[in-house]
Amino acid sequence: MPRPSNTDARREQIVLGLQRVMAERGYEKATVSAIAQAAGLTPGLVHYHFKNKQEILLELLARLGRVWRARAATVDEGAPRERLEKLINAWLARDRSADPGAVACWVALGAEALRQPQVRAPYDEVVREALARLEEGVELVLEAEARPTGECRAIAAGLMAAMQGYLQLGVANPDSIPRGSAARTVIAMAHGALDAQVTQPEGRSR
Amino acid sequence: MPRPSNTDARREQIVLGLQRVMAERGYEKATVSAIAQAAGLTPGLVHYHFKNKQEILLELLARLGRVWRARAATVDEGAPRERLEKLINAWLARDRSADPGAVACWVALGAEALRQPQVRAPYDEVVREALARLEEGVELVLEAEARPTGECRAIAAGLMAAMQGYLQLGVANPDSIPRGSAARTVIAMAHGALDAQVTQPEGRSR
Amino acid sequence: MPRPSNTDARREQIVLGLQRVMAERGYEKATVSAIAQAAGLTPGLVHYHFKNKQEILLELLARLGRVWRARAATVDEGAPRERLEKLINAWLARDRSADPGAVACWVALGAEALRQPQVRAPYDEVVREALARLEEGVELVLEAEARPTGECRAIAAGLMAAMQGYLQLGVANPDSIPRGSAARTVIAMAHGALDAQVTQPEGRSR
Amino acid sequence: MPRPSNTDARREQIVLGLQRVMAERGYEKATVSAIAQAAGLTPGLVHYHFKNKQEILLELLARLGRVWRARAATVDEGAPRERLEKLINAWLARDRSADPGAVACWVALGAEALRQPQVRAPYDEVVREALARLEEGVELVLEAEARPTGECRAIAAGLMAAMQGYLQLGVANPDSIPRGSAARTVIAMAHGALDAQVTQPEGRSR
DNA sequence: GATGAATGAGCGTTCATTCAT
DNA sequence: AATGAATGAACGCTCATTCAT
Repeated sequence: MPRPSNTDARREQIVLGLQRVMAERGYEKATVSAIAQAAGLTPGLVHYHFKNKQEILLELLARLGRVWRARAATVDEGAPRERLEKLINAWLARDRSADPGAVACWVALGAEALRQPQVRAPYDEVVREALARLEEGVELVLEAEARPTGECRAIAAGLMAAMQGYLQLGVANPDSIPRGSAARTVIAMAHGALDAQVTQPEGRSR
Repeated sequence: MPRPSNTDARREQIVLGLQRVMAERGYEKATVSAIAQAAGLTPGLVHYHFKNKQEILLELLARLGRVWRARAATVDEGAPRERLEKLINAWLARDRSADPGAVACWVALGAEALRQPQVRAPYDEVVREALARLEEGVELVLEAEARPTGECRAIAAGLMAAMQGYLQLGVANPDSIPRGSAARTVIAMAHGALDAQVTQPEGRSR
Repeated sequence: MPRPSNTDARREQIVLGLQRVMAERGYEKATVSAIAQAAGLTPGLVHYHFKNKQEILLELLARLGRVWRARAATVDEGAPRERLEKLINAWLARDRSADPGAVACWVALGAEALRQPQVRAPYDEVVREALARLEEGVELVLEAEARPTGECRAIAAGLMAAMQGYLQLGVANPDSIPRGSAARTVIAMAHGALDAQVTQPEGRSR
Repeated sequence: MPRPSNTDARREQIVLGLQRVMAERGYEKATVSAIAQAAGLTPGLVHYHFKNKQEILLELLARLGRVWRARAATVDEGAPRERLEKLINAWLARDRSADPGAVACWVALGAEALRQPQVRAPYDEVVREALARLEEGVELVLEAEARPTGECRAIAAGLMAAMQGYLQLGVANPDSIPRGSAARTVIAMAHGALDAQVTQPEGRSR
């Protein structure tokens, strides 16, 4: 007559505990005790449900990946430029489900991915996937408008960089961003970069 | 006949030690021992020259700030759009003096600034200064071309975000950025955002 | 089915460990390692049960305070002079429960109280309480014998000083005190000081 | 052509530096740096003039011993009871040469003597000498008054204890001592204890 | 499943002491 | 005589992890 397993619920609790603590202290200072406390549990129990601290981080990363993916999945119709705009909005919209903590966490995760190879791999995976969707969106526009597509990877990377940069800037220096301008500005920059793709004999494509 | 002071040289050594270690392990894992070892010194000596670990970080931050500032200071002539391009190049050029480590460090510092108020203040100062120069550059262009300047802060923030994002992306996922495309793409996005500033009765200024 | 808590017992163990070590080395040299070893525990565990080293000291101080208080509480009957004698005996009797270590510790605590405000407060509290009881005892005698009570605070302070001094002398130079003479001598001095309180026109009350 | 030696002056400076620092921090926290700073010197120089930290302490102790001895030496005339009073005054007078720091230092030294055998020996020596003079003074009184001298060692110890206790109480709880009452009260207690020495068949000598 | 006591490695920091100059 | 850089051994403390209950 074993107790009914509640592992899934507990793991969820713990992951959210890490998210909360990590958002305000970073990963290194998110002690197992603090995570447990934020989750309303005890430290020992954390290690009953997770092999170690890193595993919690990996699950949090997977979770955030799923969130971004779900958002991006809603973007699948409309005119090419419109779709690209929606994709950008999906990353930068501060209005929706996004805990404020989730964004801070994502930024912190970026820093952590630099150091821990095991974190880096899945983090890269999310970034790569986002990049791929952006590139696809960019390519679609360029093809639809009969423009050269040679820069489409570079443009996608530029948009990704701008979005990641906005997330970080928003966490670190929120005052520096005029309210509500983030998505709008990235979209403006996107259009500008797309419009610059014209077939030129002398071939200068900025 | 005292031994001649070598404090300045030692402090420099130690700061560079932190830069090296921090670039590959992050601040938390850059133990004083590791810093000392990287500098070819003993841990005790590190604390002889610095009050504590954070003070080394602050000196490193000040150092990086000086580097960016020096680069930006070289940009002071040319046509408005050209000056803005140079400003962007000053942040993103990977070719010059920039240790590879310095960029990784700057990214890690951004994460650290989120947690330590004493780091945040000078970090913000550098970012604010860069933003101010960008805004000034953007405004100059818009005025020279008789365009509305209402979005110039938003555009500056967008460029800053893109540049910071490129630094991070470059450290974390270098393969995702087509070689040499970073500055070029930000410049393209900048021109696009600038060109979008037109006086329109129906007023859509992206 | 958690493991039953043994915190109280462990804290007791640790406090006694400090008492033992401190009695022979003083507080500064009572390292957490040494305390743990004296208690048969590991250093980590000490910090599991106490926030820091000072907290152990405070608990030890509270403990000693309780001991003195309990001793003094037994003195509550008899003729006034007799009660005062008993009070003195309560401080100076070496025969009873007093670990030899407890006295040495009390002396060391006196030195520590001078430097650490957080120790000073509760230490002073114990001293003040003892002084109050002495003063009360002295006043009772003087009133019962229709003597002037103006000097009763001074006499109480003198007795307190003598008792504290005996404790210290006993720890530092035990040979200088004829065996068993401490309480007896303080009592003799008390009687002398009390007898000196007489109403005199020319009013010199030594 | 060596530099003229200034060792004696320097040692004096350093010892006084220790006295100042020790009075307010205790011996353990009187770092060599702090001592040097208080003396207006550098840490290295301290070790040039003293083999180690303990040696400074020993010299300070010797110094204080000389001060007490000098004071006691002035007491050499008058009636027996008067001489005893003067002896007590020599220890407790707060008015004269006594730095406030010297008393605090003496108290701290008492604590240190408990732990360091090398300090204990000379400390004991001072205490023993003071005791001897007190005993001599007490004996003189008792003999002059044809009282039994059996208790003279105990009385001397009692006076010593009271005086030491007053010093400590004065440093730790100055408010508990009515202003100016210390010497007066010890003198009263002394007279009381002396008066109690009477030849009694039933032999109760308190 | 759950608790919290227990461990041990490692951290930042302090400091008496030494030594080249 | 004097300086202050340099060392190395400790110290108090933190924390991920283990484990008996």
